[in-house]
Amino acid sequence: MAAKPVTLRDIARRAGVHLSTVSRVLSPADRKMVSDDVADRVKKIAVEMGYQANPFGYGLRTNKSNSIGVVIPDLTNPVFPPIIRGMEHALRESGYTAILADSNESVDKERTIVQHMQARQIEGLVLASAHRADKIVEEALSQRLPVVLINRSTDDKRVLSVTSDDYRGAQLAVDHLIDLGHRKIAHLAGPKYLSTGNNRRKGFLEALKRRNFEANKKLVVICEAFGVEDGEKGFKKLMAQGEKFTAIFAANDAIALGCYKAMKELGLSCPEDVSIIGYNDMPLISLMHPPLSTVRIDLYNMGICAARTLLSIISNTTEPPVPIILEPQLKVRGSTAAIKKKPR
Amino acid sequence: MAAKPVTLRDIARRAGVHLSTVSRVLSPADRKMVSDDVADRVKKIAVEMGYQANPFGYGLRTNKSNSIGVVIPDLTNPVFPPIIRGMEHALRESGYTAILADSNESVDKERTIVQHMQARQIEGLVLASAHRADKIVEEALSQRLPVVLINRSTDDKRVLSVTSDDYRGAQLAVDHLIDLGHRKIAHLAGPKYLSTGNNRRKGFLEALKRRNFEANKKLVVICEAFGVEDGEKGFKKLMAQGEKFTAIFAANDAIALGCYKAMKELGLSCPEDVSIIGYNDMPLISLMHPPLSTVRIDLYNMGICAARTLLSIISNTTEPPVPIILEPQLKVRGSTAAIKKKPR
DNA sequence: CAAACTTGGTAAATCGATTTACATGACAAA
DNA sequence: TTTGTCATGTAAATCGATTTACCAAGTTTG
Repeated sequence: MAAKPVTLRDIARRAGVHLSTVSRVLSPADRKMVSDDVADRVKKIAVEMGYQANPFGYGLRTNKSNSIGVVIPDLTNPVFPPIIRGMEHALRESGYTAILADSNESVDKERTIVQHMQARQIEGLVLASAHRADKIVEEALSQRLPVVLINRSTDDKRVLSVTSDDYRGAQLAVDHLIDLGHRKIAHLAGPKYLSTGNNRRKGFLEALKRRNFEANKKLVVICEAFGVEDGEKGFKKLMAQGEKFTAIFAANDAIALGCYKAMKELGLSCPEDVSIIGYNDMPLISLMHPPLSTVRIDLYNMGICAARTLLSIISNTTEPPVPIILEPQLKVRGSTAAIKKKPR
Repeated sequence: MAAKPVTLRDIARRAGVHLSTVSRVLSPADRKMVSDDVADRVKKIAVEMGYQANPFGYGLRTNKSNSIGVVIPDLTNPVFPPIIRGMEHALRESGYTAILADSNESVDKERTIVQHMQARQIEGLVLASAHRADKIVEEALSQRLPVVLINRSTDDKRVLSVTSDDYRGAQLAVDHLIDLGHRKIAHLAGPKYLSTGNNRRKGFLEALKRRNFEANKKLVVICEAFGVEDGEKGFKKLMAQGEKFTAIFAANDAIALGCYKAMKELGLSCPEDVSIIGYNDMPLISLMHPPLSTVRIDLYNMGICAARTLLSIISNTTEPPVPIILEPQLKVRGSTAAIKKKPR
């Protein structure tokens, strides 16, 4: 059954015109070079025959692949799927395709991936894996490969990014905890070399100051990574210090989950003993016990914005795009409660 | 900086040989047509110049894209990311790339996606979205497009698939519940038109029979889909019937989570009032409260197997591959407990 | 010794598209 | 009448690879 694909030549033969005429009819830019009646006839035949341009021929001539690369540091982190969905949605609208890869938080692997993608002639790159100082981003830019960062940004602000307002988000979380009466608030921060980790930590400190509380440095523990086990370790470290606290702002939901796990192990309960608030509002997190209070960011929209930004750099028709900072939103659930007893 | 890419012609010029000689040196099949000393020199130059074959030229001539399509019904379902990772891993080894798309459980969207992928000259298709009677699979096969199904299979057993042994898995779950003393066991089944839903339901019935219990038909409720909300509805329906039960085998983890949600709403607790066991052992599920007992399947490995199977059809060198059925494994956690009081 | 193979390479066709250069006819202006 | 535009097409080059056809030596063989 496998009918062989229709080429421009086939259409030309059937329409009784030259192949290049067909090409013109079908490419919007050159459409006007051909009279309407011929164009209509050709178009009709093309549709009838089910013509679809061969991407190899097209790509060879134009050097356009209509595809972009997307690098995710950990696909099993539920934060990313909604972002990917959003990107896919926006890309599809423009006829672009995403080539997705999971770098497993490894810089080496990421480099390999990006090289491989470039060999595939991607027209741009979306990175959800950027460090604040990122060699790979630099390299890509020096090769004039359009790049958009997502969720995490670099210190070099010339690189376009779509992020949430991490300062603002941290402030929402802290204000919420303070309003509940908490005074000894700890922070399990993400790594300093990631913008998310760094900004939320700074936002945390600033938010305290703004409410005229001073931060207790011992209550800020920096986790090695953004995983559940990192949160677990972080919580235990916090406990081991003996410094009292009644609430925790976790740098992301996974770290918050780690706290849940550690607390269970230590026989503590949330929010009775400690209130916890996370960040991201990832899927299923509301089903945890207790349902996690968190700072929500619109992940799907983040994906859409990133894709659109990248496409706009690639097409280069509109004015140069600007970084996008999405507004986070407080999501109060069951893991944060008004302080009851005196701090442990 | 953007140095323009090296072509065969560039290498040929530098090596003082003809371009086609270079092509031969670089393609393993024709390598032997060239003397060793010339080959070595050419290879060295190719490496020095950082040659990477242009996929458009290659594809145009050979009709090979080195890419396959992967369709997922719902990327935000944590079951899929590990599978995707596994596939990616296996594909990378062979220089293949996955083009991923999320069909959102919509057949129409899936059709569009597959067409789009075919226009991109994919060499094969992995579908995680197959129905037991699946038009799209049929169409693909009639066009001689290699297809491998994952997780779900079709009734047409000529289609290759990588699945878990759903019968066996159901039996593991049921045996576990029976061993805990449960006699009134309900099943929240998945849709009949999906192999997973159907086989697990049949496995459930058979497992009961094997232990000489007869199934109470009212205790088998078929959910509309595999989502959390479907499980929630299913549980409520079960309760509304008034028929007593002390345990539930949920057709997947999401449905089990739906039960958690409904039970919380109704003021019931697990496992005290009802034991629940799920299926899949998806990421994070062990962190739920209580940690969900479930039937574990090796998702990562499933991805690897699917990719390898597809590649082997595509290369067509080895003997034709066979369907793979992975052995599931019982994972006992906190959501199942020995029966205590008399059934409600 | 000449015919027939091997060996190791070159030349050119090909894949399917875009795009530059050119040809033709119609019509207007000089 | 001649020249110049304009409108519409055609012809051919090109992108980067693979692959078929061929060629020139050198080696074997009848």
